[in-house]
Amino acid sequence: MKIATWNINGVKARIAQLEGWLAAQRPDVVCLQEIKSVDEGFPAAPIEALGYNVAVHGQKGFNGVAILSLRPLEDVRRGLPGDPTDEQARYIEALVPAGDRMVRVASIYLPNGNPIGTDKFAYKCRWMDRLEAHMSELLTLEEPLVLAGDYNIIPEPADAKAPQQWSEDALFQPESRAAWRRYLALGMTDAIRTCHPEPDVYSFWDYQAGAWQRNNGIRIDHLLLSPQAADLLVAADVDKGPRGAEKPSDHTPVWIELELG
DNA sequence: ATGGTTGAAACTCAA
Repeated sequence: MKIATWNINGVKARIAQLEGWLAAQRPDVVCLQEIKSVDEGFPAAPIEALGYNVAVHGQKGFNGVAILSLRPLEDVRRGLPGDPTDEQARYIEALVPAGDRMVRVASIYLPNGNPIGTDKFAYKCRWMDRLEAHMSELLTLEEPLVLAGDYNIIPEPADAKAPQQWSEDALFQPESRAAWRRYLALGMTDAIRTCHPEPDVYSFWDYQAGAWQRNNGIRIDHLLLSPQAADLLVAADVDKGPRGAEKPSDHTPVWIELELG
């Protein structure tokens, strides 16, 4: 079973690339972030025509997440628990049947948090705490669980071509990196790093200053696995193809393969 | 040296 995550940076601007990529790769489940669309504006028809079920948690103008699945989506939950006043669409979760088992999948768009020292960074910190609390809850279920998305966290210096460039950035602050370590301490596995200990594994390249051409990337799109999911992990990788295409998102898909019917 | 780009929406913000 192949599960992918892709910050698509506007689903309406990227629908042709998304269709082509779905048709070529046929992932069982796809977690999208930054769809920048309300639910009614999401281009579900061409995606459903490829055999995918669609669950959307959208918002006008920015943010927005979705899950696409070749299998049914059950028990869909929209919004990260822990703050009923939070209006930003950054979390959607669903149960997906996999043979005689189930896997729970979430599409996560963790706040960017820039610039540091503002309420945006404070919001990021609160959101990271809420995610940890929800992760703790989900882990008590002791089921295969995949929390996939744009975490807006550079976990280690090795996850950036030029880490010094990010020293004042919210993505590489001690608070962000500490939250990441807490997620791992709860028992979650970083799927990409587990399969790829080598340097220069990135998922995002800025549009500006020729970042893609210089491979000046960062690794911020992650799939965190519960122990029950990690036991099923057979492969994980970054698909750099879409980032090199015409009119790309600034992120490229990352994916895992689980040994699941 | 403080540039450079993109999407959504609207006379600018978020990334």
